[in-house]
Order: sequence, then C-alpha cells, then structure tokens
Amino acid sequence: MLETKADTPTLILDAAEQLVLEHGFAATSLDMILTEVSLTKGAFFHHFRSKAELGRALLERFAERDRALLDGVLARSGRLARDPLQRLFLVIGLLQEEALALTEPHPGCLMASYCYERQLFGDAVHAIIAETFVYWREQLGQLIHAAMAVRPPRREVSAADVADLLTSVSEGAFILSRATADPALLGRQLQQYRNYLELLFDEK
Amino acid sequence: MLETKADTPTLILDAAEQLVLEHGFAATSLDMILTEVSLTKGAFFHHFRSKAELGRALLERFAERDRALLDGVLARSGRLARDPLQRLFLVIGLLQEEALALTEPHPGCLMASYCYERQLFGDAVHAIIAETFVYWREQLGQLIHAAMAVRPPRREVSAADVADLLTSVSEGAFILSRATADPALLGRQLQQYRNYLELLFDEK
Amino acid sequence: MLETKADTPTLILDAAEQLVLEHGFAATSLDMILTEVSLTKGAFFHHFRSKAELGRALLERFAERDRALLDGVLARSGRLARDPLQRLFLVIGLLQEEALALTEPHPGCLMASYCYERQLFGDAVHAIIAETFVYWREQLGQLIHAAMAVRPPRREVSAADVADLLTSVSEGAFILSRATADPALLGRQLQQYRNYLELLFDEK
Amino acid sequence: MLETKADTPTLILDAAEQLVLEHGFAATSLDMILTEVSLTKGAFFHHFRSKAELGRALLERFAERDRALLDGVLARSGRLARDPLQRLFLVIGLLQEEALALTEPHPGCLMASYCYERQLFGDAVHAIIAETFVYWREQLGQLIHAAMAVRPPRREVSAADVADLLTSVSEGAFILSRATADPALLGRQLQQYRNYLELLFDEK
DNA sequence: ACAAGCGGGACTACCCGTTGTT
DNA sequence: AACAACGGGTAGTCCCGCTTGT
Repeated sequence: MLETKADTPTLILDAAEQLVLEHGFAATSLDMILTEVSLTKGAFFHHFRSKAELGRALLERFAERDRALLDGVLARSGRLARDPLQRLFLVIGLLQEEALALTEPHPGCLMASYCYERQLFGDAVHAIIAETFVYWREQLGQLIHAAMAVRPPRREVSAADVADLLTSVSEGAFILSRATADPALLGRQLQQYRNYLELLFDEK
Repeated sequence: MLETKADTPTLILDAAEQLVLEHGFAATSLDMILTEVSLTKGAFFHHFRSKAELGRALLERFAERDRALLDGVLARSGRLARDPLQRLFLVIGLLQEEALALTEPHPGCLMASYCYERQLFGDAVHAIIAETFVYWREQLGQLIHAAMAVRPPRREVSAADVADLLTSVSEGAFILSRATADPALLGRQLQQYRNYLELLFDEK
Repeated sequence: MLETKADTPTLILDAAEQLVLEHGFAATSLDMILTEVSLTKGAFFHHFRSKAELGRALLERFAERDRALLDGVLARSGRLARDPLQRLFLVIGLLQEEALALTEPHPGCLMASYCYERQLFGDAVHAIIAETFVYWREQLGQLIHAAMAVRPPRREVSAADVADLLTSVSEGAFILSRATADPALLGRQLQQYRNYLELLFDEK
Repeated sequence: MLETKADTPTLILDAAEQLVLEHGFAATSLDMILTEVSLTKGAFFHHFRSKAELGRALLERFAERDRALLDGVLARSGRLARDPLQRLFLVIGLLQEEALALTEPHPGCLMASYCYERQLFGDAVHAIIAETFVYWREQLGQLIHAAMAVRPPRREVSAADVADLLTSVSEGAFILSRATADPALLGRQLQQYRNYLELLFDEK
C-alpha cells in the first residue's frame, strides 16, 4: 500500500540514529552503519560529505520530528477542546499514551546524547539543539500561560519554567528508564508532572 | 595544612572526568588526558590496566561521591529537624543551595553520559549506574514515605516515583541547562520540584 | 565568427593541464578536474579510458604544441633572414618577446612536471618527453651548426650542447621564476643565453 | 669506524627523499616509505605529526644541505685563491667535478619537485624554497660582483642574473639529464656556463 | 614511578572506475 | 553524451597498549 521505497540517505539515517543512541556518536563508526544497511563507503560519501555532516543531518531530522510531535499533540488538543486548561491536560495525556505504549525503555533523545559529546560538534549543531528545547518552552509555555489566565495557579510560577519541567522530566526519565531497564518509568514520571499541574490548577 | 598533594591516579581521574563530560568517553583519548596532566602512556598504564578500567574507576568515584552527596544532605537534615516532612524540604533546600551557587551550567552527570554510550560498557558498569539511581530512590523514598505517614498527600502517589522525580528533574535540567547555556536553570527546575512537594503535602 | 565552441575533451584537457601544473599529476583528482568543468565521471570516462590515458593525452598535446612553437619561430626566422646566424638570434628574440609579455610567472612545463613524478608513467610517456627534448636539440642544433659554419665560434662547442642549453635555461627559469614569484625572470635568463651566443659568435 | 647508527627520523627522511624525487610527494605514500625502512605507521606518527610535516622536514634538510654545498665550495675556493675571478672559476670547477662523478642521472632537486606540486604545500614551505634560491643568488652574486670589479665584463650584466643562471642551468640540466637518461649532460651544461663566464671575462 | 619508542589495528576521507538510466 | 549511484581499495591519521630503559 504505502510502498515507501526508502531511499539510501534515509536508510543510512535510520540505521545511524539507532546506533548513535546506543553507542554515542563518536563510537558509531561508518562501518557499523554501512554494514547495517549493506552499503560501502563509496555510497556513503556520495550522499554525505563527511561524518560530521551525517551528524548534523541526523540531528536536524530528529529536531524536526521532535517539533512535529509537539505540533501534533497541540493541534489534536485544539480539535478536542477550546479551554486552554483542558487542552493542557489533553497534551500531557496524549504524551502519556505514547509512553504507556512502550514495551522497552525509550530509545532516548539525540539532543541529550549530543549534549554529552558537546565538543564533537560545532556551533551550528548546538544552535539547533537550543532552538528545539526553546521551541517546546515557548509553544507549551503559551498554552500554560493561557491556562494560568483562565485559572490562577496556586503557586506563583513562570509558564516557561513549568514548560521546561516537562522537558526536564522527560529527558531525565529517558535516562532513568534505560539505566533501570524499566519501560514503564517514563509513564510514571509523566504522571508526576500531570499531578503537579493538577495541584497547581486545583480549584480551591 | 591541607597540603593535599594530589597523587597521580587522582590527577588522571580529575582530568579524565572533566574531559569525558565534554567529549564523551569514546572521544576522550588517553593522549588528551595525558597531555592535560603532562604524563605519558607509561605512567598511565602503570596505574590503570586499560582505558576500560579507567572508565570504571571514573564511574565508581563519581557514584560514591553522588551517594555521599545524598548521605550528606540527609544527615544534615536529620541534625536540623526530626519531622520527616521538614527534613524532606530541608533536603531539597540544601540541594537548591548548591544549584544556586553555580556560575556556569552544571558539568553534568557521568552516569547519564555513560547511558548514552551504553554499548561501550559492560554489565559491571551498568550495575553501578542502576544501583546508584536506586540508592536515591530508596533513601529519599524512605524519607518521603515517612512524610506521607505524617501528612497524607493530596494525590495518591508512590514514594519511589516521587523520589525518582528528583533524579529525573535533575538529570533533565543538567541537559537543558547546558543546551541553553543557562546556569540558573537547574535551580529553577528544582524549585518546581519543591512546588510539587509543597502542593502535595499542602494542608488543604 | 571563429565561434569555436570548445568540445568536451578539450575542456577537460584545458582544466587538467592547469591543475596538473599546480598540483602535480598524482594530486590532481578527476573530481577536481570535473568540478572545474562541471561534468561527472560518466562524461569523463566516455572520452578517456582512464586517468593514465588523460595523462598521456595531456602530454601529447603539450609536446605537439611545444614542437609547434619551435617550428613556428624557426619558420618565421626563415622568412625574415637567410643567414643562419641572423636566424639564430631571431629565434632567441622571438622567444624573448613571449617571455617579456608574461605578467605572472610562466605556468611551467608539463614535461618537467612529469619528470618529477617519473614512476607514475610508463615508457610510452617517457619516450614522448625524451623525443620532444631531442627535437629541440636537433632542430635548433642544425641552425647552430649552420651558424658555426658561417662564423667559427670563439670556443670549441658542440651544437647539441648549445641547443640543450636553451632548454636547460628555460626549464630552470620556469622553476626559479615560480619559486621567487618573479614573472620577468625568464626574460632575463633568456637574455643571458643570448649574451652567451653573442660572445660565442663575436667577430673578434 | 664512523659507526653512524642512524636514528629513526633520519632513516625515514632518507627513504622519503629518494622516493619523493622519483614519485613526487603526493604519490609517495607513507606505506611506501615505511616498508622501505621496516617500520609501522605507529612509529612514523611518533616522530612526525603529519605527512605535511615530513614534507617540511624533508625540504628543510635538503635546503640546508644545498646551502652547505655552496658554502663548502665557496670556502674551498677561498683557501685556493684570493682573486675573485679565479675563485669564481674554482667554484664552477668544483661543481663540475661533482657532476662528472655521476654514473647515473642526477637524482634531482627537491625544491624543483615541490614547485611542480606547489598547491600541496603552505607558505612556510614556499618561503624556504625562495630563500634557498635567493641564497645562491646573493652568495654567488657577491663573488661575481667582486670579479666584475676586478675585470670589467664584455657585456653589461647583472651579477644576480649571472648567479641565477647557474641555478637555472643546473635545474634545467637535472630535468634534461633524467629525461634523456644521460648522466653526463649536467657536466656538459655546466661547461657551457663556464664558457659563458670565460667569454664574459675574456681579456680583450 | 615514569619516559621513549614502537606495533598493530581501526577510522574517516577520498579516489578511480563501473553500471544502469535517461 | 552525460548523470546518479555505487563498489572496492587505499591513504593519512590516530589510538590503545606493550616493551624497554632509567
């Protein structure tokens, strides 16, 4: 049906992403990737100028999908509700749904991985990472801000900080989930985040 | 008095830790470390059997210090208060104090770094990481459990999950703080965690 | 009018010659050449069987032009004078004219370049180089021989050696001119050669 | 007797110089050199930071020896005669002696070789080449200048140009000698240079 | 306890040439 | 006639670890 005949660059990116999340970027050799997709160096360097460029392309694709994920849940929440507070909880709910579907620990976040190999990358890469984190802060922050207008929170908080907290909890849970080999951990941590929001916006 | 003339293994570990947190373990070559401390391979292999052993020693020292940090704040909180609820907020407060003292982004967590280079390490290393995260869950979890006995929380939560949340938020904030080059971010995120606890244990 | 739309092989040869004189043959990759002329491998291998064949074709064209240069000045000198001595000085003069027109150092001689990468080429190429140098020795040597018949030289010299000297001085001046970034050097060295001939054939 | 136990860098330089003069720098692989001296890459990179640095070291040693050759013949000529004109002819004579001793074509000049692979090297290398050629121009030029003071030449010439001519003739003869596989050619060309000087400084 | 030198292997980058297609 | 894609091989670089010596 969806005869998605994957093209070579995509095949390479797919294999690379998975390997990088397991080994780190530096320890992921081109040979490892190319063995995975049954190609040779010649093919690789026809599509990418260097390994560094592969790293950048990998991150760019990841960041785009990451923003698309947020855009998606924001859009869906908008179709299901008008009230910002309801929308906010819908957003968290949709993310929780995905977390609950995991049967093994979340594969992790490429941006976090790159952060722990910071010196390997140039400013262009650092900028993409920062922008993507800030995108969540701003997009989600707007919704939180709107919710705070509808219902004053029980603690004086910054919408940006509360938005960042979702990112923090997620990133931290990715790591913890992997370290303890517990696929359900992410869902439980997102539930804590939901608890926080519920208490924050509790009536009375 | 405290003329602690650092011995060679310690010098190596210090340089290595800083470099690994910036470059990742794979991309940190022995030459880089040894240049930093003005030593040669001969000296290194006299003290460490291999690079892998250095990695293990690095992690062990880090994990010990990490547990010691928790032991320390727990002990101090015990000297300042008896009530578990008060002690819990003291623990968070002491950790916040450290976060507020940062003038540049937190250097990060070696355990998180290793998680994103998982395949480079053996089960012995993975075990240390898991145990250290579980140590926080259990030690802090006990205190939270005691607090919940004193004052029933406004949401039904597991003490372990609430304890894990501190780890998640911290790990996530390390990454976010670095990515956005914002040293104060960690403190603000810990404040969100404190908010959560305050709302959870609010007396109506 | 003479809208000589250069054909592909010529375009390739032109770009290759310039690049080889700057980088040497080994360090001139096909990709470099093809980027220069905006073509791909497919086009190249349609016109040349291999890089080695390009090298041969390059040299052959160069050697032909080199012999044509000598033929040209010899023919022009023959139209301007009958006396071999006069013709000889006319030949040198015409070559000097070209040297004086240079605004940047002479691009160099492909045969000299190949001599310093001798092992890359086969006997066929070596033969072309030797024959071209010998062609100058013989053609110019004949004229010098005739001049010596007309006017006995003040030193007993071999016509072939005196002919070779023009090649030596030129080849050496190409190098010296480049090394010192002095476009006028070639002209000044040819003047020394002319001085030698003048003194050699001085009437007492 | 002179138990000259060659050290590793010297062994490498010796093998490299010979190979570079035959193949050119680009086409001389480290493997070729290291096979010749029975070493491995590990050993090479312990002594040289890169192939480029080898190239520089190679040239520096060559240039030093080249200047030492001139210094040597100038010094010997000074011990054998006082008169600059006599010294000048002694210098040429000593150089001719060396040329006549050759049983196979002169191995060539590294500086000329590098000139035909110009783009491979940086300005530091270009500077060394230019300085070395200029050294001959100045040192030999001084002697020629002194000779011209003693005996006015029969043509108005610049001492520098006459000095350069020796370099030109030599460099050109290296190439011609190789191309025609004629070891005696260099000696015969130097004889032409001597003829030129004799005629230039002829009495009457 | 540490330094110098070196072996052996891995990795990125690049290069030449071929194939299939338009 | 020309291009995109790719295979196979090789070059330069670097890295870990061992040996030998002081």
